[in-house]
Amino acid sequence: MPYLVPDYETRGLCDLTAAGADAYAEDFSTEVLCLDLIASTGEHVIWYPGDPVPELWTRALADGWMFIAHNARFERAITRCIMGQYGFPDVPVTQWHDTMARCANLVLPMKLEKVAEVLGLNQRKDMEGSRLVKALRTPNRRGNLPDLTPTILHRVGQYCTQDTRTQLELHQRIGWLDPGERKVWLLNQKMNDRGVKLDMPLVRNMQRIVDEASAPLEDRFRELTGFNITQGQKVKSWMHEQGAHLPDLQKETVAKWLGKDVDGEVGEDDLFAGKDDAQGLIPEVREALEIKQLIGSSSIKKLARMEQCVSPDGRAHGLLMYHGTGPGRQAGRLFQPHNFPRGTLVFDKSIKLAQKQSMILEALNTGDWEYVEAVIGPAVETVVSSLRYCMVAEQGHEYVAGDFAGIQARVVLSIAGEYEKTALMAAGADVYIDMACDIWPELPRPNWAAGPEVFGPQVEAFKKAFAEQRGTGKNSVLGLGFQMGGPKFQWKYATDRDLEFCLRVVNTYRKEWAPGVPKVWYALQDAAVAAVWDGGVHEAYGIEYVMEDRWLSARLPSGRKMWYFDAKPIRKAMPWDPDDIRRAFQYRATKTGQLKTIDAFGGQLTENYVMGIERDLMTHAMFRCERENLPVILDVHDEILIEPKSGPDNRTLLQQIMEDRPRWAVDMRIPVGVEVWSNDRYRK
DNA sequence: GTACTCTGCGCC
DNA sequence: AAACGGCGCAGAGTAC
Repeated sequence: MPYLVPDYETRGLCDLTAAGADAYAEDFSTEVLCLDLIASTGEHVIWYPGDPVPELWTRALADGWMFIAHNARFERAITRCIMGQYGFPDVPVTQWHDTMARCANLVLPMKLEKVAEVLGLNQRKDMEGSRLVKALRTPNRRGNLPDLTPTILHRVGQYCTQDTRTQLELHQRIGWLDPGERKVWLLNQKMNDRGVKLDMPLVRNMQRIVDEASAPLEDRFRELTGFNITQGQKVKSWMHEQGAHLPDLQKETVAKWLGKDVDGEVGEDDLFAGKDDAQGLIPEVREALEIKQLIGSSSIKKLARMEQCVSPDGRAHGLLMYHGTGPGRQAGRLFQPHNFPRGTLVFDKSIKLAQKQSMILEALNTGDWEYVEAVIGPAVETVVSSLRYCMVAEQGHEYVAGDFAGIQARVVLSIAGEYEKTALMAAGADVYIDMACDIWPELPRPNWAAGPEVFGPQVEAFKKAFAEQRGTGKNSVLGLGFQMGGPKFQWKYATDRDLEFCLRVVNTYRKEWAPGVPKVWYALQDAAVAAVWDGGVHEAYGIEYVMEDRWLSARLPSGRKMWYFDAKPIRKAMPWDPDDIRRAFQYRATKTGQLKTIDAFGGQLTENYVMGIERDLMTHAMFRCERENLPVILDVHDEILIEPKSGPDNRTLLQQIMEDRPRWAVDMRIPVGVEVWSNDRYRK
């Protein structure tokens, strides 16, 4: 079957990157400059506004050709919102294919010019034309866009044609998504099409509260330090001059120097090493730090972003990127629904969750920051803690969410065959306490074998008496599964402990608590290195590595593949002995927009494997939700959010769906536990 | 101005 | 015997 590559050039007053393709295409000012069509048959048409609908478009549509674009969401949005007025029939999502999605799937750079360069394509993006189109989008001093003369339009058309040629060659080089991944991409499009309803009056009231409450504090901060609160480096230097030698201005550091813990509670004893430092703070530094703590959160920027990207239908679309990470998780875009702060507001325990929510919302909806401070708490903190409430279910619908409890630890332990530990987790035992008891044998280990009636109270007592030790156990279980060593553990979780202690914790995890896990690291590393070196198929612990073209592929138990681009054999000295040279491999992946060479190692391969499995469990459950008529609108790595019609059975149904494992997960003996809640708004 | 890098922040 | 988790966005700083 032939296919068609369409590409639009457009311009408008709306900021495309800020608003996203959907809101941009819906904006009144957005106009199409031209449309270039290249077909796999060799046919080529360039269309300008006013021309009749090209016969190629209608024929391709009618004959069921695929429409292929790089970031098809943009072409889909423009076609739907603007081209109708020129008589173009819309193209159903099932007839679109996205080369950018295939790039994401293969972990290639996603910018067209980058990927063309990396793959050594003959066709390249026309960078001069790109700059011209950018200039055409920039208003002059009077706020008008440049005139479109026939000469300029012709040049735009040339640029556009070069883009379609490049996209065509790119597609010919990288091919289609596998059928399974195509289904995932279609689900991604469906979720982005649905979008998320935003409570815009609330967003605006929150914005007003933030603006009015922060302005005096920002002024005061400038008065104290001479700098804006956002000028981290300069503020840090100023503090050093004042004798306060903070290593950085991170939230936790600031809290420690103020002698408080991160939740704002004053520390009771010497748990916090920074407490002594706090004694020496001069009042100006102390006040500046307190202001930083009050209004330093950047999450409130989500409010402005919501305002920019909300569509006329009251919903934000295009929040999720298909396969945004190596192992295939979706990535959050625009206002980033994946990192909403969890609330920090502490209420009296007698106040129920729903009551707390309505009290907060009522206060925020006054838009009056002083009122919020009078009845709830610090205004900006209240807003930050309530950002999730901006996402709200449609009238007559509700939000139901389910998350896989402790899934990462369960998966890594299942892979390693540590079934005693997974059985503990499945039985509801607190494995963080279990780990703590391995680190400190003198602690009272709850009697797991005796059942929840017995160990339940023991767990509660333990949490009260040994909260810090349980915290260390938790960090160990969650952090040490992927080869983190003593120094890193100390730096990340235990700066107030000595290295010897941290090495002991690491050793306890590797030798006593989960001795099967290190074996997985070494086996995966050996298998992957062998695959890169000899080109054969090498399997370990249910994952199968083999070179395909320039990629090392890793076949997961679900049958899906993860890809490592440009995998190359290298020889490497071991960190403990420069003379011990061994076979290893490296690959390339994009980090913050740059292609970086990465040395593979067992812990990381294991982590990728675990995340890959989690992702497959998630998509399995999301497909089931769709089949059961539970519309999925968001997923956050181990959490699924649906927006069904309100009803008494939604929670049970979602829980059943998520707990119903695919065959391969049953075979791997991965225990799955799901916690669900429902509410009219998003929350944690 | 524009592109890029770095740090910080928040989540999983 | 054995190390580096992932992501996007905002803002500042730097180089051109």
